Amino acid sequence: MCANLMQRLTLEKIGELAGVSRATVSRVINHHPNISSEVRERVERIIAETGYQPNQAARSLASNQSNVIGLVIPNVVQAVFTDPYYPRLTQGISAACNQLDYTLALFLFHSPEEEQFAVRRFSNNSLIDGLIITADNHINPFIPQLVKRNVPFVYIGRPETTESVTYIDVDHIGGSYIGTKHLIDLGFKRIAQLSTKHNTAGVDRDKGFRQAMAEVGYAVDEDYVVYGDFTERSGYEAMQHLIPLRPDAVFIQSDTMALGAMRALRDAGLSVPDDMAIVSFDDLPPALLTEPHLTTVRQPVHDVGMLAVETLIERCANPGQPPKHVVLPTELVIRGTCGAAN
Amino acid sequence: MCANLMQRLTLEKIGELAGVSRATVSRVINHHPNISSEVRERVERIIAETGYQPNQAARSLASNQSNVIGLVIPNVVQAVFTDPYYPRLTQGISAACNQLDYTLALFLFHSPEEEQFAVRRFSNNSLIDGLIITADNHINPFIPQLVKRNVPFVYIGRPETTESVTYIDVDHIGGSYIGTKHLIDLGFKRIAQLSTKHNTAGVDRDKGFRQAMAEVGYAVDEDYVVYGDFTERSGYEAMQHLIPLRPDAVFIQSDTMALGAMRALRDAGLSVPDDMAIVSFDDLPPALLTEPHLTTVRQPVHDVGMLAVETLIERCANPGQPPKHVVLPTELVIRGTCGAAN
DNA sequence: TTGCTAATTGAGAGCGCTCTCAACACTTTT
DNA sequence: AAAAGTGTTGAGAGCGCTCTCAATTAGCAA
Repeated sequence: MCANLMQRLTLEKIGELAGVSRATVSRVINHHPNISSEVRERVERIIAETGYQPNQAARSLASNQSNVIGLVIPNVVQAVFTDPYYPRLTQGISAACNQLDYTLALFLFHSPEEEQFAVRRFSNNSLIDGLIITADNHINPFIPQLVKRNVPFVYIGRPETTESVTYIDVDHIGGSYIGTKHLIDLGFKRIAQLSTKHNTAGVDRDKGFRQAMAEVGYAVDEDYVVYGDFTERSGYEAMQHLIPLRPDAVFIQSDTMALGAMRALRDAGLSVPDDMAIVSFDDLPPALLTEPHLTTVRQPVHDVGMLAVETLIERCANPGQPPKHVVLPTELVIRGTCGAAN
Repeated sequence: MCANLMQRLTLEKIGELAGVSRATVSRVINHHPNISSEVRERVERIIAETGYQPNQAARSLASNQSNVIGLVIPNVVQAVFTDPYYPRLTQGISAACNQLDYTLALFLFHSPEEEQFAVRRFSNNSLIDGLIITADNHINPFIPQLVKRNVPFVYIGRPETTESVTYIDVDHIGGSYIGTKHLIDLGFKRIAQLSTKHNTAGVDRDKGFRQAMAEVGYAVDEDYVVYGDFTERSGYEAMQHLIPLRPDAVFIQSDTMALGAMRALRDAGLSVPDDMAIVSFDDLPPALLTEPHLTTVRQPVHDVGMLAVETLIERCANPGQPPKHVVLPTELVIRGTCGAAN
């Protein structure tokens, strides 16, 4: 029997074939209790034989839930290409969706107009049960609008106003604290930082760096703090500014920027860690692309994604709940660039 | 009026407010002809004032079309992280979806079981109108199953069996031909290749290289052909094998591998293009990360994504159509690594 | 005026599912 | 043996939309 000639299967038809009512088939599919095992098996057999798949649209309409969640990534143009962070995050989110039998809708926005247009579609629409938002920087009007329109969402990172927003973040402050502390403990004195001002993660990492420095009474010379924007190129350029000052170590806020920084050092004929030690942040694949490999603060990007999905689904099920804030710990991964191996 | 207290808006209610029937409101929303402009304006005003959004689930159920398309990326684990190709492609696809008012569902699979499980959900499901498939390598059982289950799809790349499959591909053969030809024209004699066997793109690029070489009567010494797997690391290692043979130029099948290859050359104290000229393939962001920048064959990844969406939507509208095959042209981008600038 | 066509609108029947409610068949309790 | 409880099933009313079909009105020629 050819698929295209085959008439569409419905609950009704499956019921007919199994000699039960539509309602009973529905119960079997949704794993309701109180079905005689005899009937359950019969129905399940028919379903398996026919390859029946319930119609999602009808399900959504009747139950007012779609089992689809959206992932929103604004300002892609910059971010997605320069850093392996987003692919990694997306993978974690996707894995959790597959596991929990949810479908992932991806929304990449390239302009404020697209954002504006999309936000309307998210409400009262029944396409999307909820959203995972990754807004890499500062205030965007998205969040308040979602709150107003009552769209359940989980924010990845630390939002401007933490009240009333559920978010999953990584302990950036603690992470850069242990990264910097590691350099201090190794005896380095003139410790620079390759920082960024582009998002709250950057701001927090800066804070952790200063905390560690302050704790041991090292003054932070602002000339020793240079800024990039998470790209390889910006790391390269920032390091070029740093080289003449001859710090003996530098804490770099991302692996990708560390890649660029090491390129600059190599071009200047300097060796890592002998001429300058490096600790960076992320532990994404690029960390293994340098020689020696990067000593870096691992952030659990994959776990953040998984957790975001789980949290979102939970919130969709219990809309009344107070906002939840999760901050995941980081971990120092010691490799070659800090000189600790010597 | 608070959003959560606000009663759900329906066509019926909008009709009531505008003093027309549900059917008329539906007509206005779907831009049917034969609506008096007076009624149209009145209805549109009410819709704008109330912020009404049609319920997608009900729409899908009634019209049997969801305006959602799926993007399938198997074997993510490897591919997504090592190459900026997928993010770029995804961006193109997303842009087209936004423009055409479609929603993009992302399916990343990590295991054959997940694939198998998902393929069932795609059929007779009404969640997905059609699929864009990126299968980076060889035969997978996915395609025949989709054909059998009558799910409209567009394949990105060149599938094993081109019959009955609509695909969008890039002219890999022609691209590597012009890339190689460029090296030949510049007078290089001992031209090596950093190739891959991982997918049809690799096989095709290999073919183009050999075509160009054969055309001018250069024999291809198989020692001069080394293989990688599209990763930076594999480019590094492959180049290490090549260096002792001292070719004067090398055609490299991807920018990412070229990145690794240039790292190997630098570590060996060799300079590009003086000691070895390089032409690569892709023209993705990494092409500008090397010094000098990569001379490379640009493939229109973004356009492939856009075109895939348009083609898919067209096929969904006309299911009877014969399969369509599109092969997009490439373009040589001359920068520093080929030595042509000197 | 009458008759005809064309434009505009409404009524109503689904789309395939979920979920409540009632019915029925058994047990168990009194 | 009657009453009450428990487990299992079916009937039927929606969910909010689309789309066909018929009704109404308007426009125009005869």
